[in-house]
Amino acid sequence: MRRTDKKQAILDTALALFVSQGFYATSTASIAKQAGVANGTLFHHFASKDELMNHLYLTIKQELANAITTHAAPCGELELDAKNLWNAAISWAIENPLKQAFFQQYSMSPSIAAEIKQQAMNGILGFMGELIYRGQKLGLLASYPLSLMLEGCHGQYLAATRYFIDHPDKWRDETHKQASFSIFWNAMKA
Amino acid sequence: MRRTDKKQAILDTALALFVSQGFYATSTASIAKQAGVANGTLFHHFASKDELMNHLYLTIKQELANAITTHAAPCGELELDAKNLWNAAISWAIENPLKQAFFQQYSMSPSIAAEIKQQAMNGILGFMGELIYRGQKLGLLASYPLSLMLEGCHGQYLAATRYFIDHPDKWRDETHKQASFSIFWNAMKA
Amino acid sequence: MRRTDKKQAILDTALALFVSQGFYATSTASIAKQAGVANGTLFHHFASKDELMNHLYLTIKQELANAITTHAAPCGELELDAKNLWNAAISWAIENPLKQAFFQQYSMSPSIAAEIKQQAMNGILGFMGELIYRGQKLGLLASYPLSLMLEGCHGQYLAATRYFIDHPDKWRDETHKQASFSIFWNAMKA
Amino acid sequence: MRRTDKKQAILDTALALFVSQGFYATSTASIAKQAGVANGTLFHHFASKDELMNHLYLTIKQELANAITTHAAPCGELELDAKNLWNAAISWAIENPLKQAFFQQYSMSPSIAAEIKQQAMNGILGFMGELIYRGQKLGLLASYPLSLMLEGCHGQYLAATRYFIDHPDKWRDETHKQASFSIFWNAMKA
DNA sequence: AATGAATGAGGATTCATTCAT
DNA sequence: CATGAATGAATCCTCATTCAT
Repeated sequence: MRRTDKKQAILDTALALFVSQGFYATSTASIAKQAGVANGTLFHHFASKDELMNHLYLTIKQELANAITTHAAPCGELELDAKNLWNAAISWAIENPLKQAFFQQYSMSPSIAAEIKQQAMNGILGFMGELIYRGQKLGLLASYPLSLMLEGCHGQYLAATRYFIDHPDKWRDETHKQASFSIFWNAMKA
Repeated sequence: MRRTDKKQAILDTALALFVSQGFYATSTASIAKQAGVANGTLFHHFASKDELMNHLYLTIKQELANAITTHAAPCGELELDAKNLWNAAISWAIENPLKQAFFQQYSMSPSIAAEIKQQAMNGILGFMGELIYRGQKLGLLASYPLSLMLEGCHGQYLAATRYFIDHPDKWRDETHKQASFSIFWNAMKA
Repeated sequence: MRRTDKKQAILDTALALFVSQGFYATSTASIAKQAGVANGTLFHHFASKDELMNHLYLTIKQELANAITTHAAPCGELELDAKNLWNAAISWAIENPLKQAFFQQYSMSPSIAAEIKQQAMNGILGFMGELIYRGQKLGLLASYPLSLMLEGCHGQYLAATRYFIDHPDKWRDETHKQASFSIFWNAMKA
Repeated sequence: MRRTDKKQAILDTALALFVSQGFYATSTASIAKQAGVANGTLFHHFASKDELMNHLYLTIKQELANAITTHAAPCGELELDAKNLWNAAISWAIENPLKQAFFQQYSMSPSIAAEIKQQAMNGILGFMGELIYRGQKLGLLASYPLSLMLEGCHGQYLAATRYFIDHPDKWRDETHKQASFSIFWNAMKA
């Protein structure tokens, strides 16, 4: 087993257990045991259980950001850009149900410090803010306060993924796919 | 101090602490202490910490439901009904920021058993489900799957209250008030 | 077993174990076990291992102070007062070898916070300082700085008790008793 | 960096940390880190944390012995010999406050095995024992038991250095210097 | 109903030490 | 010589819950 493998094993196991049992119901000992490493090894790589959680959160948010920027290169046409972005984000969630469930549970939970969430928000949803700003400049999107709209987007995203995770087959149905985007888009349209 | 006063003190304190520190970070001992009662008294009124939490959750959800039915009697005109419902719900949230924050945190958290959440959900979203169903029948609302739309509504509601709690003065501004409803309504419009 | 008995059992056991094994080598679990109480009971009475230690230190220092003030009422004649004080202090140490050993080990150790030591020093050795001050005023004691002389007294006391604990029979021998006082007194004499 | 440099860095750092934080509160990891060496390097040079401590103790005691024999060659006149010895010992302590503090803390502590302390004690107090023996033979010193007097000397030494470390300027003041010796000497005088 | 001392299982974290590189 | 990842036993402390008063 290579060295980075142990760290990764800890992260993978922690993700699975945090999602299935919750942060507080998951002991660091159980993570270590299921990851096949010694108890102390977890603390060799992460200073505390909280730091492990934060690392997980930031890493996964970054993964989502990468998935989006990779699969949804902006073409300039606003609504198309938004749709590609939306589809990429939801696709990622469906392909990574564990990570999606992780966000679902911890996006609003106090298990992750507010500053960590803020940090992720700014870094990741940066392009979303930009897209909205552009849309408002062009008069295509409603001129509501930016942070209200961002909160709305985030909420819509969580709601939509919750739905599609519960009904995975619907995502392959073009009608439903389109429906979810329409709800998202109409909410913001001018 | 009347006998129900102690029970109420426990509930009030628990609400405040659960919101500010989280469920797991709040010990029953700290609730008792801050409520000014003995350690064991808490367990006279509630069989367990979980039961206290559930009681809190159901009680508060009921309060919200009451606030809505009181202030938003349906008149038949769909959009007006929806707007009244929306305003009543958000007003309640702003007048009860602690309880609103409580929902924000615990609506998706594993600290409350799924069945309890389901139970509460049905009571509140009953209104909404009915309204959507009616709107679809009339061709005023988009014919997306009901549960997708309900998820969307819930997400919008949480997002909007999050925003107005952070910017309480905006709720007194008719423009922003209208904006939040438009986002909500346009998302569903046919 | 009465309630205060458990707290006392913990204190007694802690004293014995701290002396025989040292502070760090003594686990809170072993104290609880040997005291016949549950693990958590220790922390019900003392917030932490450190607080237990401090409580022990201050309590015992107070006991010594009580023993001295009880058995050595000042008569006004300086050297006689000093001798009575010295004898009372050493007698106490010999009658309480465990507590004496405790001071021997922890008077200079970092296991007890400096402020706690200071607090004890001021409260307990107060009358010693007064006696020295009086002696200097009368021209009977050397006019060295007070804190130098107090340090000296403390050192002499620890040294003498160390000797008499190792040779308990010598304390009953009037010659040695007198000798120890002479060393102590001559050191300070004008 | 020469090879002995790392060993020395470890010793220097250990001394500083043991004094400022205590033996048990200082982890081997923190020593290594602050010394700028790897975790395992410490254990290349010292088989265990205890061995490192013993090494430190014996080395420093030897240094003190060397300082005394170098600066205080006996001339035959008893009081002068004693004064030279006293001055040399205190001077060394003042010039090496860290090492002095180290003795202060660990001379009585269980962190160092009794046999190690005994071993060191003999080396240093050998001078003193001889001097006292000689003084008693000549009738210049009181005929108290030797070990009582040695304990007294040790106590005086620790007390005096404690004082002068806290008030370093006083050591340059001839009056105080003389005072400290007088306390020491009068205690033993016939 | 109210109390608060007592419980003991459980959990996060530390740390001296080892060993393969 | 030097490294630093890995270990796992040991430890302090927390906390929901019970029960005699």
